[in-house]
Amino acid sequence: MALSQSIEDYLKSIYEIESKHENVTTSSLSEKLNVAPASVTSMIKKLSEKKLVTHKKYQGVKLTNSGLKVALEIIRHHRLVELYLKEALGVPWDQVHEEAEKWEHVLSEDLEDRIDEYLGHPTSDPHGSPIPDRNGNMIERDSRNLIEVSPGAKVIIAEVSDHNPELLRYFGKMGLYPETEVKIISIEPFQGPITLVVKGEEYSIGREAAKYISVVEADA
Amino acid sequence: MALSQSIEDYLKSIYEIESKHENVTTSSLSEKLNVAPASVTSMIKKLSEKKLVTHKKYQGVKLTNSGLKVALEIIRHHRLVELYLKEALGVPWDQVHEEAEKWEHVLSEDLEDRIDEYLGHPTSDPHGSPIPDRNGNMIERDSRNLIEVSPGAKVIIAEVSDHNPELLRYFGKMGLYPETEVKIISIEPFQGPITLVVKGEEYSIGREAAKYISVVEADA
DNA sequence: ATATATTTTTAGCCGTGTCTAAATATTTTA
DNA sequence: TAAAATATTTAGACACGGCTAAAAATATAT
Ligand SMILES: [Mn+2]
Ligand SMILES: [Mn+2]
Ligand SMILES: [Mn+2]
Ligand SMILES: [Mn+2]
Repeated sequence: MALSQSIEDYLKSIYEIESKHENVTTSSLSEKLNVAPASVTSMIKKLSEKKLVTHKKYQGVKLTNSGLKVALEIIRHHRLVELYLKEALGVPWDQVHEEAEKWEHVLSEDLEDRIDEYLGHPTSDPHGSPIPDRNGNMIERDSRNLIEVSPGAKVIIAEVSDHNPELLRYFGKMGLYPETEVKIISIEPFQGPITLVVKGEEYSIGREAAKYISVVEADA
Repeated sequence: MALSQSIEDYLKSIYEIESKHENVTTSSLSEKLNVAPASVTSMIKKLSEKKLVTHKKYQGVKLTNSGLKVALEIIRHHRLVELYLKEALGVPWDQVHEEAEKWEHVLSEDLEDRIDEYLGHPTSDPHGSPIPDRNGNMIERDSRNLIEVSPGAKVIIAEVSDHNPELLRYFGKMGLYPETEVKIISIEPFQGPITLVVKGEEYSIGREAAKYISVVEADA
């Protein structure tokens, strides 16, 4: 009763949309997965029959417990693989996501355990995303978007979006990695740039880029 | 123009049958791939259209240069991954094949290079099979089957079949690994057992098992 | 050489996951 | 609150890679 790669990808996407506290609509999935809305509808029907999601027509879907379990399993694979590729084989952080997209579906439980062991049971991936443990538990942090921080504050980068390699290389050049402390100097109005200091260097970055960084309070 | 996993598997199987100097028939592929003969015929048609094999009706298939290139590419992936899993993650040699069957299809060229580098450009996998280099070249050894060796001779294990985990564990218990020297004591007639000495220990193994071991001459 | 057995191909079907176009439901706007 | 815009579902098609059953070609045996 193994699930197809397609089903796994849908469940993962549903989880990711849910965790942004957004309603999981046909169109949001259509956009995220790059498939036509009609295709999403037919897949939703299948997921619903398999009791992986609940669905009220025209109302969007929600993961069931069983669907959530699968989603977290795949996300665990994805994030473990990302970190493993970086640590063990030196794959740059802007490339690990693409590799993990493929590997996450073919990782055996045994290999998952070996990788987890090798990495010392890590709790976050190269982009700062939490890695669920085998039971699906992960560390929740109280993070907010970089653009919501008050000028003058010191914060620590919690997580950056892993989907755009070019953006990641841009962040990398400035040292904007998870766990790095940054001081916000100013946030210009009218969608203006954010000026910040990273490791003694000052940078100005646009709102578009900053949106993809989330932060937590700096250690006391 | 990426090829499907199915196509890759067919090409790999065709290569493997060809390299046993056997005609690649519909039924041999059917058996190897565990699909109905009719399915093989329809896939052969597709491979033929894509110029990956040549086919004369009722006569079997042969890889074209382009088909051979793909087959060797996948076999390189498979064998590199097998060795990598053993070396880097300690996966036992009876389990690496199954993992590699899945990973071989999702390995990027970049990762292939990194793994190759990590392993120091290896030339054979954990079962003794040669690993093609990036150009498809590999070291050919003049090996023969263990059951063809004359009693009294010392030989070195070249290669063991990687398809049966149980068999591999059985071999492993006796230390029958590639590059190991064995001395053949006797080969009983009427499909009788082969008695041999491995690292000072004497064992008797059946013909069925011995068939899956190939050997080369011991170093002078 | 002919009958029989085996192998291969053809024909037709099915499940999966996608698509486009059209119908229908919901949401927004006026 | 009715019309317009948008979102979702339905209908019907298609490529892929399987399947079974039947037909045709090849190989084997008498
Ligand atoms: Mn797992
Ligand atoms: Mn990631
Ligand atoms: Mn193998
Ligand atoms: Mn390759």
